[in-house]
Amino acid sequence: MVRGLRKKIENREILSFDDRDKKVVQITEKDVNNIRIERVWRRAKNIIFDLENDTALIFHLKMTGQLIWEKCEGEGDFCLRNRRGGGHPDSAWLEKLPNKHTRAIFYFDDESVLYFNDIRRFGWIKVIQRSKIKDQNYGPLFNNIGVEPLEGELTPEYLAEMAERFSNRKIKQFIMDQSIIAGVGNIYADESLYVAKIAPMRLAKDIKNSEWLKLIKSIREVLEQGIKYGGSSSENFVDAFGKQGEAHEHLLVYRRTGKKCPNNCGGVIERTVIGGRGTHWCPKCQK
DNA sequence: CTATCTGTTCTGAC
DNA sequence: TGTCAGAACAGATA
Repeated sequence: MVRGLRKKIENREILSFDDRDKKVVQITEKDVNNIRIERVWRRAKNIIFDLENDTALIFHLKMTGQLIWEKCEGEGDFCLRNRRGGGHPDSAWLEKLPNKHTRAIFYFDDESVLYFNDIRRFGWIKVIQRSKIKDQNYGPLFNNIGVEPLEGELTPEYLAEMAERFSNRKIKQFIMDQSIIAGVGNIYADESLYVAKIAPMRLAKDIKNSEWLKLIKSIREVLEQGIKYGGSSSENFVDAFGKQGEAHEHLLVYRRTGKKCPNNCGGVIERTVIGGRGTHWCPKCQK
């Protein structure tokens, strides 16, 4: 999402802004009007727009948030072809915006528009002082966020050490803890444990060094896959005018309860609950 | 109709 | 300090 948005809105000036939900939208017009976006980036699941002054906008999409950018260019007001963005994959991508779940709208100086939609209203937009997030751990706002999985900081040694500290944790809860690894959510936790052939209810402290190595590789693999099919495919998703064909088509175990294990091990995908979250796995090949 | 689920994370009680 | 249930909220599905 960030990679796609960056190309479209970096260096654009925000001309005006609509607030459609005071709970979700915790910024005002004067935080954004007539201010240029300098940089679009991400830390864990926070999306950050650095503005040209000393502030930044922080977005969190939680479960059902979406950021959809569009530019109509003379196509009238029903212009689905030129959309970018990401988040919750529902029919809003194929429909006219704004809709009833649109919580904020940004209007840019090139006549493009950015919609922040969120069905459940868990998501939010805040403004902060940039100087507070510049330093080491990106400041107090992000001070409890762990290592980025796609960077070198994620090592078997680091994970083994953390696993000692949280000795009661199951491996699935462990890799989903944002203060340990940043950005692995419920889907990619199930997927990466499946690829690494590790049962989700195992205790983190019992994971062996060779398994940590495999798990790190698997986490990176499923995230890259998600970026490939989910991140950039919101464009395809819209262009195709069909509802299918996104990252979820490539999932191996998530929400595939009762289906044959794609490994052809003869096992059947089971669902259980770990840490309050639905967990999908193959009891035959995940040990 | 009821019950259960959800691409998340914070809080307060123990 | 670590763990756990519950909460915030709206809708889809069985």
